[in-house]
Amino acid sequence: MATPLPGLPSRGSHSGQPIMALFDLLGRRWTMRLLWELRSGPKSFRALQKACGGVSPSVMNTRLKELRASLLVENQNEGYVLTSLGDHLMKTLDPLRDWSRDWAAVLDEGG
Amino acid sequence: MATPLPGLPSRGSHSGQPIMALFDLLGRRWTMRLLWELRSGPKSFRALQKACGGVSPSVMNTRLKELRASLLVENQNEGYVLTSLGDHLMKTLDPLRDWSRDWAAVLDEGG
DNA sequence: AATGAGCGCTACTATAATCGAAGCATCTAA
DNA sequence: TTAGATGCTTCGATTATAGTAGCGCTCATT
Repeated sequence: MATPLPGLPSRGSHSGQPIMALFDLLGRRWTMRLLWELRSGPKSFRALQKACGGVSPSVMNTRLKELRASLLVENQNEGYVLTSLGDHLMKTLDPLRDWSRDWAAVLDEGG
Repeated sequence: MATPLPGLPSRGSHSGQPIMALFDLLGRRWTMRLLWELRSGPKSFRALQKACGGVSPSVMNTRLKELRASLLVENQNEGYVLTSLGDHLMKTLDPLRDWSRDWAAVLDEGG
C-alpha cells in the first residue's frame, strides 16, 4: 500500500488534499501509537515494539517506512525519533487529550 | 470488532486511556472522512456514501454504528449529523489543516 | 392500487491488510 | 566464540475492508 502524501490520491479521497493524506496516514494501524510513544524521546525498533505491547515487526516496519517517507520520523544513532515536523504534529494534536477526557466524562454520564 | 471507548482496552493499548480509544476509533477506515463530510451539515446515509466516493455500505454502516455508540454522530430526521461532541472534536482538529499545509510545503521542497 | 424513487441497511464473496511466530544478518561486549 | 542486542524479512493464518446485489420500508405521483 502506497504511502499517502499530499498531492497524491489517498484512501478515501482522490483530491490530493494534504489533510486527506494526513488522515490516511494517521488512520493506519499503529501509526498514532508509534508517534505517541516517540513523543517521550528516541526509541530503538525493539523498544518501540515493546512499548506498543508487542506489535508484529512486519506491520511496525511498514508504518515506520511510511513515517520516514512522510518526514515525520527518522532513524538516527539513538534510534527512531520524531522529526521537528513530527514533533510539531504531535503538539498540534495536544488539545485532543483534553477533548478526549471530556468525551470520557460524557460517555460515563450516559452509561 | 468492538467499538473502542474510553475505559476499555483498545487496539494497540490496554490502558483504557481516552486518547488511545480515540486514536483507535479515528484510525479505522473512513471514520475521519465520514466526520469530515458531516462537518458541512446533515447528510443521509446515501448522500454520505456518495460524498465519500462510493464506500461500501457495509463498512460505512459499521463506522456509523461505532460513531453513534461514541456519541459523535446521531441519526435524526434530516439524516446523519455530528453531535455537539462530534462538532467540538472536529473543531479541535481544525489546526491540523494548517499543519498539513506546512507539511505539504516541506515535502515539496524535499521532493 | 400500482409504480417508482428514495431511504437505512444486510448478505454475500473476494481481496487486502494485519497478526504472530520464527529467524537472518550485523554489530558490540565479555 | 559466545551471548546479547540491533534492524529487519518471510510466511501462513486470521481479520478487516471492498464491492455488488438486494430487502423492507416510506412517501409521492399516477
